[in-house]
Order: sequence, then C-alpha cells, then structure tokens
Amino acid sequence: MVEVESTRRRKTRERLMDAAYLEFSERGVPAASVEAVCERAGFTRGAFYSNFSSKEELFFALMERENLRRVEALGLDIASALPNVSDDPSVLTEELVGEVLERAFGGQALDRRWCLVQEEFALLAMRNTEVAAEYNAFQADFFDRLAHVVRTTLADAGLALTGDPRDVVKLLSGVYEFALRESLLEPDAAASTNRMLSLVPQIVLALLVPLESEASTP
Amino acid sequence: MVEVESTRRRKTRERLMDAAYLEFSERGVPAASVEAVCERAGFTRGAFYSNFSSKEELFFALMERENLRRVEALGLDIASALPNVSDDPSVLTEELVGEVLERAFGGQALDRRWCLVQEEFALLAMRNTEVAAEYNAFQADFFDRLAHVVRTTLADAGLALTGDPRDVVKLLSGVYEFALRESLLEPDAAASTNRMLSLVPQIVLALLVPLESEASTP
DNA sequence: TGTATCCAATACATCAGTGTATCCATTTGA
DNA sequence: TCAAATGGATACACTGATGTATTGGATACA
Repeated sequence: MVEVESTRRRKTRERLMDAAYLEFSERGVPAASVEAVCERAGFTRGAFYSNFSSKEELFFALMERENLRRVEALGLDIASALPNVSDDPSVLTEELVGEVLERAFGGQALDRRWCLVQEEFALLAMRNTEVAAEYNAFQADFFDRLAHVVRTTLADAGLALTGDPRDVVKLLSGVYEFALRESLLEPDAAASTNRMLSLVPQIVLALLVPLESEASTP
Repeated sequence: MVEVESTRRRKTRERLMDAAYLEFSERGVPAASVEAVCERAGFTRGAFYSNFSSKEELFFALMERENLRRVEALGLDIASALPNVSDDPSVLTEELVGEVLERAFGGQALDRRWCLVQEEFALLAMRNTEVAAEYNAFQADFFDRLAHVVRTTLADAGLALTGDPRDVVKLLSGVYEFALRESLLEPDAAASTNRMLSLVPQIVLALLVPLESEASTP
C-alpha cells in the first residue's frame, strides 16, 4: 500500500481545482455546479466524486492551495521592493511606501478572479464559524508575515510605527481591499481610486515615529 | 383602472421583502430558494410570482428599500452627533471624530444581517455591470451626503481636509467596512478591531488643515 | 345583496443538479 | 506478460426548485 497519491490522481485534482477557480470566480461558489466544474476540466462527475466528496471540499482545497501560493509569494515580492532602505534612510518617502504597499497588496490582490473568490470565502466564513476559523488562520498568517517585514524594515531605517504593526497592516489592507473592490465595481473610476490610495502613504508616514531603542514592542 | 396598488398587495410585497431579508442574510441570495422566502413570509409561491417576476427582482426591490431607509437615516444620525462644534471648535477632539464616525458607519453598518446582504449585493455587482451601476449609484449618493456633512461641519470649525472630502470619506468607509467584517469573522477579537479603529481618529486629524477662505473646493 | 375584480393558493409539468452503483480502461508491479 | 488495483466514465434513481395555468375565496363597489 503506497501512501503517496499517484501523479495521475494529483493531476486530476489540480485540473479540477483549476477549473473550479474559473467557475467559482465567474459564477460564485453557490451557483457553480459540480457538473460545470467537471466539464470545464474535461472530466465527468465520476472523476470528481472519486477525488472530492463535495463541492465544499473542493472549494476548501482550492483556497488552501491558492492561499499557500500567495503567502509564499509575499516574502519575495516585498523583499524585492526594499533593497536599500538601510543604506540610505532618506529614501523612505511617500513614493517608496506606496511602492511597498503596491507590492504587498496590489500585485496579488489585483487579480480580478482572486478577489472574487476571496469574497466568496469571506462571505462563507461570515456565516459559518468553522469556515471562519480557517479563513482567520490564513489572514493572521498573512498579516503576521507582512507586519514582520514592515517592522524590521522600518527598524533598519531607525523608525517604528506608533501602534502595533499588525494593526497598521490590517488597517492598510482594509483600505486596499476597499480600493480593489471599487476598481472592480467601476473600472472607469480608476482616477478616484488612485486619488484615494494616494492618501495612504501620507497616512503611513503620519504613523511613523523615531525608533526608541528601549522595548518598543514586547 | 386604478394606478396605485392596493394596500393588501403592498403589504404582501413588504412581508415578502422582510422574509427575503432574513433568508438572504442567513443563506445568501444564490442559496436562498423562492420557496423558503415564501414559507417564511407565510405565503406560497403563487403569491410570490404574482408580485415579483424572479428572485433577482425581489432582491433588487429589497436593496432599494433598505438603501433608501439607510440613506434617509444618515442625515439625522450624524446631525444628532454634532450639535456644538461651531460653538466651540476646541471640542473637535479624537473622541468626537470617533463618535461621528461611529454614527456614520457604526450604527447602521454594524447590523450583521445588513452587512451580509450588502456583501451579496457587492459581489453580484462585481460580476455584473448593470448591477454595478445600481450599486454604485447608491454608494455615490451615500458618500456624497456623508462628505457634505463632514465638509460643512469642519468648515464651521474653521478646518478643511487636505484631500477631497469624498475621497477621505470613502477611505474611512473602507476601513470601517473592513473592521466590521473582521468583527463578523472573529467576534472574540473585538479588542484587536477596536485597536485598529482607534487609529482612525488620529488619521483623520492628520488630514486636517486650517481652512483657507480662498476657493477651497471649487 | 349581488357581482366583478383582484389576489393568493393549488396543482402540475419540467428541469437541473446530485450522488451512487456499476462498468470499462489503463496503469502498476510481480 | 498477466493479474490486481486504480481511476474515471456511464447510467440511473432521486431530490428540490422553478414557473405557469387554473381555481377559489375575499374584497370593493353598485
């Protein structure tokens, strides 16, 4: 008895998840039928029920896969935007802050499909405690990583945030999410969205204080 | 031939919308069946199709009703929180800002059901251009009213915002929406949510500048 | 009181989706 | 190369929801 699942099986699951991603983002999870997902993946329902026990299980498997992908991409993304703050703290301008935020939230989140699927996930979580637990775990992980990057980077520049970096990061994430939704809702109003987002670096700088070397965050 | 619909008919529609509000918020629009809505309202589907042509039409009628209610409540709500700024500008503290924001966003938005139904509306809008138009109209109306109240109130106190009040208001709305979602997702973490929200008044004050009497907003 | 109108209930036809039991093909490994 | 096991297709039975056509009862009005 072999513990690892065969590559064939794994590929089938991947293809089903790929199709589900499209289907869920286009129609929404409740409206998407197992049938449609299978058809899109080039399988029949037989294959599906051989791999997943229900649409919900597929959805959770999908979210886990996608969330992992994005959390992993996060570190690299941000790091690549922050090469030189410690060399020269004066580069910590509104522009740089904007760029970092763009990396953190913009890059991955601006994917239309991903945004839609995540909304579905959130909505499900808001109605179901167990789903919420899973959702929160991902969110917490994501924010922790982001906050850590922010804090250490600022520390390099001799700066700190007035509040807990995680709270700040969460707040900014809220703003970006809102902006993203707006851009999906009225793509024409990109100007307005950008104006709103342009306020953010200003805000971030307002929340900065010189780093006191005594215990800043226990 | 009488143009006005009978009161009986109107009451039926109201009851169906009331039931739909509950059903949609609990199960979500796509998952809620016409049957369930009718049963909850104490009718059969016959009554439903005599009044609405589809579940979607019911949903839009419901959203129109609820949106109207809330936009109307907005003016009163905020006005009641701002009796005395012009008398004594020094009361414009972080506390007051917090209270105003609470009135504007907290009061109505913190209704769990309303939040869920609005998420559904937004999601629908993100997938459908026509729905988006309706959604945006409401949002714009809401923000315009809110921004107007904010601007005039600040002007009374001899202050203005650095950016367009509507952008600021939108930004804040994003933060509050995010906070609300968080509170729905992990009700235990109210502390964290409150900490995040407590940053907001600070931010608002950072965006304030003394009012220059020359054309501030054309 | 009678009757015309309106509105919701009932009954029916239909359909889309689900999940399972069975069958066939392909891969695996001895 | 041949059996055993695996994975996916097919067929079927079933459920739940939809929308409509018709009916019956209440209400308004004369």
